[in-house]
Amino acid sequence: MAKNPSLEPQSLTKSFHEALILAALLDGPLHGYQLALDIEERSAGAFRFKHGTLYPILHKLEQEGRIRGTWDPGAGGRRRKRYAITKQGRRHVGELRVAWEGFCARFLEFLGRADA
Amino acid sequence: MAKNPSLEPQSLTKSFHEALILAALLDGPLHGYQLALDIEERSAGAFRFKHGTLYPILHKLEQEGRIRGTWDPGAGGRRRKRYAITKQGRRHVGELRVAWEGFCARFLEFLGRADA
DNA sequence: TTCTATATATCGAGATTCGATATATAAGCG
DNA sequence: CGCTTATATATCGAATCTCGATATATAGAA
Repeated sequence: MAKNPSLEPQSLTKSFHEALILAALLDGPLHGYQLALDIEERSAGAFRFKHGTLYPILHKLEQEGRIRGTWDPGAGGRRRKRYAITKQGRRHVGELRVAWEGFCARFLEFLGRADA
Repeated sequence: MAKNPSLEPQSLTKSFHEALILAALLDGPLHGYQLALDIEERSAGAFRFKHGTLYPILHKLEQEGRIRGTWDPGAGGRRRKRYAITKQGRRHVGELRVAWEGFCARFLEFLGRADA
């Protein structure tokens, strides 16, 4: 019943990371390593993922049903896991965007009015 | 030489909390308890401080010279510590605002273009 | 063959948030 | 006066999270 989705302070970074991953996957499936490169490139280097951070989050998102991972039957070769966003993940990233839009607007207003 | 101040992901919440406190003090000194009420009121309840979070941050900001705390010689009564923002703190909150403006713009754009 | 890039995974140190707890005074109320 | 609530500050510990380091393994380039 959360009519006005809000960000919990304690999880700002976590929510930021999740939104980044889910948003990147909206354009189509990617595997982890590629996803990190993609996010870095699309943000012109502003947003970067350490892989020690990335993989655990990927696993958690998969557990929660927001993404679905399938191992590439890649020519008997190097194993790669392809992650696709689920319907539930799509809904979630929409909620995250609304929450972040609200947060940013309110926070910047709070910071701005002080010396305006 | 950070020409383009950026937010470290690991400290999004920390930076958020610091900015909130420093911005609130730009209007004049407050003591801790009042500060928490003030921030909650000014943000219409959107931003709230748990005092288990507030006081340690206040101490750290004081150590770093961003705020100055002086004990109220309050009529022999209940001890209250009055916090005032320093020149360094003023500079810092300015930097934080620039960093957050950049972060919000880039992040919302990243989230937005996906389904646009 | 040797080195680098691709690709995934996990551990542990360090940091951070926050609920709980403690202490103490002021104020309101019957 | 005694009781309760609000004001006011402080710290501890559990739980969580990030990230550097480390491990493993293959593909491709030099």
